[in-house]
Amino acid sequence: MDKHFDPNMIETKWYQTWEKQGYFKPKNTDSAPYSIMIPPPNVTGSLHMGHAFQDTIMDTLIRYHRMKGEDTLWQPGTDHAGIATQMVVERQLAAQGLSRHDLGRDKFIEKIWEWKEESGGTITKQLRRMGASPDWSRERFTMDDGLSDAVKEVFVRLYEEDLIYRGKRLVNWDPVLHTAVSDLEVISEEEQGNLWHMRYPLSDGSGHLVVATTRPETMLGDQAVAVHPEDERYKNLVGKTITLPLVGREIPIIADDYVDMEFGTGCVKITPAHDFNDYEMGKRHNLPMLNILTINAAINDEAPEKYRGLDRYEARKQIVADLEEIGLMESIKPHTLMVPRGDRSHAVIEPFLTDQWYVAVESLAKPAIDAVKNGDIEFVPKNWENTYFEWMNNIQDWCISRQIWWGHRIPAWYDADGNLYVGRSEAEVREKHQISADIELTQDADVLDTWFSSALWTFSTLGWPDNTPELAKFHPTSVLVTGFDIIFFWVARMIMMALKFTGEVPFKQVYVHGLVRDGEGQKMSKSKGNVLDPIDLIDGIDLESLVGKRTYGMMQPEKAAKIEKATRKQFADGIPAYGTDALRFTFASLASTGRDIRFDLNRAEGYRNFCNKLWNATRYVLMNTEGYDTGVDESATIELSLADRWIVSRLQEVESEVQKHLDSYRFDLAANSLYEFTWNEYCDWYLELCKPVLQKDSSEAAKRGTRRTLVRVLEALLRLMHPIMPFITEEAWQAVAPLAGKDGDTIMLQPYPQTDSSKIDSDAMAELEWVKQFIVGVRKIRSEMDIAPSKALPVLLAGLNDTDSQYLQNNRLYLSTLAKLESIEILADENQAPESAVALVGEMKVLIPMAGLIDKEAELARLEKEIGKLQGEIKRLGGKLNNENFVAKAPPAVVETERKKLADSQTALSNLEVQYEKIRQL
RNA sequence: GGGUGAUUAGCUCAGUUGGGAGAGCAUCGCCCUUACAAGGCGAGGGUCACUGGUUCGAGCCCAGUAUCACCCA
Repeated sequence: MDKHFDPNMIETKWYQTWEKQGYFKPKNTDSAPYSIMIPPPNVTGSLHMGHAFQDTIMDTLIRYHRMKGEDTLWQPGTDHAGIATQMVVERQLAAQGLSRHDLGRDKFIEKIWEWKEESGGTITKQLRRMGASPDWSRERFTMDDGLSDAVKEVFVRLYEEDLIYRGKRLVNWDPVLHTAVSDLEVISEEEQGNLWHMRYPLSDGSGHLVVATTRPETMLGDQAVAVHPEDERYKNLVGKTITLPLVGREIPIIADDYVDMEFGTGCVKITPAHDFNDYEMGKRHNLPMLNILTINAAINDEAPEKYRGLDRYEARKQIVADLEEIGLMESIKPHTLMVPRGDRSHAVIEPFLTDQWYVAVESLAKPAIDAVKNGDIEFVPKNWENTYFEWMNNIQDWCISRQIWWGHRIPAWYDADGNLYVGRSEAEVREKHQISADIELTQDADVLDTWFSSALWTFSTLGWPDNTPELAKFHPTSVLVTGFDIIFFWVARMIMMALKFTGEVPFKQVYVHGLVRDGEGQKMSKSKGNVLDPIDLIDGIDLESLVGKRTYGMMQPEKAAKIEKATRKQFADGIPAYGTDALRFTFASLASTGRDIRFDLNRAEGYRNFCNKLWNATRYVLMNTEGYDTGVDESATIELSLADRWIVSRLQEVESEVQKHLDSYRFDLAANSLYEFTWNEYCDWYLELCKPVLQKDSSEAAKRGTRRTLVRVLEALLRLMHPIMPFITEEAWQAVAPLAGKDGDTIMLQPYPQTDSSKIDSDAMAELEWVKQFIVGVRKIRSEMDIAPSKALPVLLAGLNDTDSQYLQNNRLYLSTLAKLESIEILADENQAPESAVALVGEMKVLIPMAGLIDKEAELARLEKEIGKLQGEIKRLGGKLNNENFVAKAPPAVVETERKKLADSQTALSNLEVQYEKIRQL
């Protein structure tokens, strides 16, 4: 084995073996099912840090439960990401000077399929690099036939129950993509604009009203001016009319208590077809809905001729100029407003009156709320349930139609008279409605929102609407692992749909994790140029390639220079290869309960070092066990050392800790336990304690016992770590397992280690604690007194009780090796001790003669520090115990511990004080 | 405006029935000791945002304040 761990050498090899052997598939046994559906990534996308993080968690869970013997299914797949994918292909066409209309619908969709074939494998390949173990043979895509059938089925059934309807509504219109988008796909952010105050003359010539607006061009569609019914300033004007400037339309002044008297002038222009609030008010007052925009957000033919065809912003300029010219522009004031933009196109969204398809969600929402209330579904961490309830209680009907071409076409047909027929296919529609073949039917041009098909994901992937054995076994799934950002988009909708169509919840738990951000807490995005590619962290990347990647194909090329500079500064040497296991361990260790996960490369480096540590520990164990008797033959006599009994005890404890943390989704704590045990106990103490046994002439039984413990603890530890770090544990396990008497083709399918409490030896743990204290005491003196590590020291002991004597007798070998001692002598009479530095182990004194080694002043300083610490402690404890209330009211056990601590500190203090005095007098 | 979360060492973060303030990284000192210098052995470093309350006892529970972040309107 190499001196340094080289992840690249083992990852591909093991992944291919696992996949080829079919280890990822469910075993179809009678054991309890455990299933997770992957949140389907965009089929043509690539793996980002969020995916990598999420997939690490899912894979850890799956591997853990698989090892626990459950029948596990991790269902992989991708979605078709309607708008995003269509945009990519449209951009490709645009590069050739073509639009999708040049190709026509069928040809364009063909192009998208081609693109899907070309790039669709990227993300699944990357998932494999992460070590993910889903059942690839069951991979699904939302546009597959089966899933498309499920979509049609759901649509038709909802329609037949009047839960899907078609209607002309005001929607969020993306004038660039030419489609409606749902509320959730609109991002509103503060931007600088103006508040235009415009004078609207009263028709009777008796004056004018002033209305304020952030979008002057919408005045072309105004149908009223509204005031608050109790607003004394305008009360008498209600019922009169004004004449709309530039247009000439006479429109009423109405009263509505929606109007905020404080805002602007207290008069609001009402444009029902171009503002959501106005739309509601328009309905209340039966105002006409006049649409004045085209699908490009230019002015349409409903407006005066002068403005027709102008883009909305040109029209704005013109209208403002025209109003100024006729003296009707009262003022223009800078104003910060919320501007809605499409999350894909970043175009300013216009409220726009169109025919759309909706799901009436109210009746679906109720059972979905109840399922969480009554505990059928549990959010982890629990507080996300509030977010869920908040949204579900105020849920709006869901606009599911999109005016794009890529997606599930709405299964609705129209005849020449505009009659609407919904069915699973044209044939079904014809048959059901007795429409003869010579009557032409045209299918609705719209497609469904991608989330519509994603909402069916937990059951459509298992074969629904057919009653498949997989559906019976693996639905409801065990847990959904997802980010909080899609609780509304996806989680809530899945719950509604699964309850409606399977009568079951889609998952029993929802583990909500945080969002991965960069080291500064900034969201990672291409436009910020702070994106890290998980694969680059695995393989490493040189600076030039990284700069190239971050600045290539930018939407805003002007930012490239800045990004390049920042990148060169932050990654002067590029990014080293950390390997998959280290990356996964990093993700696990960052998976605490917070909402932001700052990804710090230093953490990855630390865990890369951890992998190296594990690698070298394994190397050491193998060097000392391969070719030797490791006690595989149970009949051979063995002798277990103190260290053996101790490490076995600690292993049992760690096993339960790790399981507890995995069961409660605290991957950070699980990772911590593993790190701590591996490095600080197994490596730092146990391996060191083994050395004297293996190297000195101990009995064969003792050596056998130690070798056996070495390999068995390591073997169990590898299994314990496997769910988080699959590759290195597999590689090491292959070599270690036979020595530990285990056989099997892969660590993946070995049982997960279970605590055996009969193996916890508390006497051994106490004794080893004594040994450690002894050794650490000597090391501290050595280090603080600047004594060379190579210098063997003589020590003298005084004040031993029976236990100390016993422990000493048992552990001389450990002490002299690990503390590097020349000799250990017990003083019959402490007063005979030469001037020495002292360390305390309980009440026993460990004395290191100063002669020639230790400086008097240095030792005094050291003692002073120790004494100071003890004095502080004694003061604190004394104060507490002198408080009558504490003694009277605190639990007796607590009082007792505090008393004991005080007594121990006092003993230690007086010992040190005596020692200090002695040295001072030298 | 409503809601949620955060505030603990220089940095990133743990701290789970209220009873010793911790880890990793960074810093400092010594050491190439035959698994590992991607290492070993030690050390320093915190008014737990602030104010008040409950309690024998508060980083933790309660109320309020400040700052920041996110979600919704």
